[in-house]
Amino acid sequence: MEEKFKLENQLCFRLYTASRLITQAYYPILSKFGLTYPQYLALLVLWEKDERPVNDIARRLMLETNTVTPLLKRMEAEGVVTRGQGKKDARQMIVKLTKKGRELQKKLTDVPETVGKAVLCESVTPETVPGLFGMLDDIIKQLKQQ
Amino acid sequence: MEEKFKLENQLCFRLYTASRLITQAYYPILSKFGLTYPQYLALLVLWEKDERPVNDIARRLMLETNTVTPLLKRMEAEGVVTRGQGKKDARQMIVKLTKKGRELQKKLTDVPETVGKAVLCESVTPETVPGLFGMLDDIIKQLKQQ
DNA sequence: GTTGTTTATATCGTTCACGATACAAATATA
DNA sequence: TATATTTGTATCGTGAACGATATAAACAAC
Repeated sequence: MEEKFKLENQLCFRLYTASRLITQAYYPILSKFGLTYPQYLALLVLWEKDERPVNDIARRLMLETNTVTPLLKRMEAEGVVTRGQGKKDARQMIVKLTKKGRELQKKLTDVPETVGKAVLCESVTPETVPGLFGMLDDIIKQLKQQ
Repeated sequence: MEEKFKLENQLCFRLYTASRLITQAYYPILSKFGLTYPQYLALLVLWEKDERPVNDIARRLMLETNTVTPLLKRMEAEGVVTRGQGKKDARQMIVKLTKKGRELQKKLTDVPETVGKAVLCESVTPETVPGLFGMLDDIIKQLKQQ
């Protein structure tokens, strides 16, 4: 078996597994509020700036609209957001937080810290995290422009 | 907007995005051979050691059998593996590479290097990758034991 | 203004992930 | 040897991701 094909030598497998496991770490908290992790991401984006077109949210999350549209529809069904046609541009679907959606921010106030703490370990500390962020950002930037 | 809720401060979002984008980088190559990225991972595991039960493959990939079973069935339908009842333990489903499955290794010989090169950038180099691997491994280990 | 192109969103089909659950074989216990 | 428990795999339902495609509004060129 060649080295290059070993699972231990794959960056992608590590990213894929780390991503899956950390996403799982969110679920015990998020599911109490009927949210999934991608829906939580959409909330982060909307808390940042409300009343955005679908396109805007998709771009921020680096996802396609065919992923984001059904996600937002499920959030609408849950009463977390409303979706209405844009006035300036009738093609745009403007997504807006409901009262419930805004109030979720207070209810989820402990989530970032809880998950943040769960990840801390020997080589991942407040000191080393910026370096990790930098590398991941570089990878994302590199892959985006291809 | 509080700092802790900003997308820029989320480790998970970075891992999620980096994982998605690097997985996408595999597709132009893998799709030529009718493979998806998770199927490629299953092949890596089988090339490492052939004739393994489903459970063994799932554990190696840190996935549940309810994810791996349908994946292997699709690979069986593609003629890449066979699945047969174990002799020692009739509950086990032994997965075995076909000739086509074994030969794919030669055909995909350039894949690890191609994808590896696509990721290289300022902060991710042969020198810094081991450090990144270490941090991701620590995160995975940390989250696994919770 | 008619025609052509771009843009914003949505629909459809396929493949993952994964919780919940089912079921039969294997093993342990009484 | 019956009965209970564990183990290995599979089934089902839901929610992503994403390529391909559709549709309508906006915009451009003529």
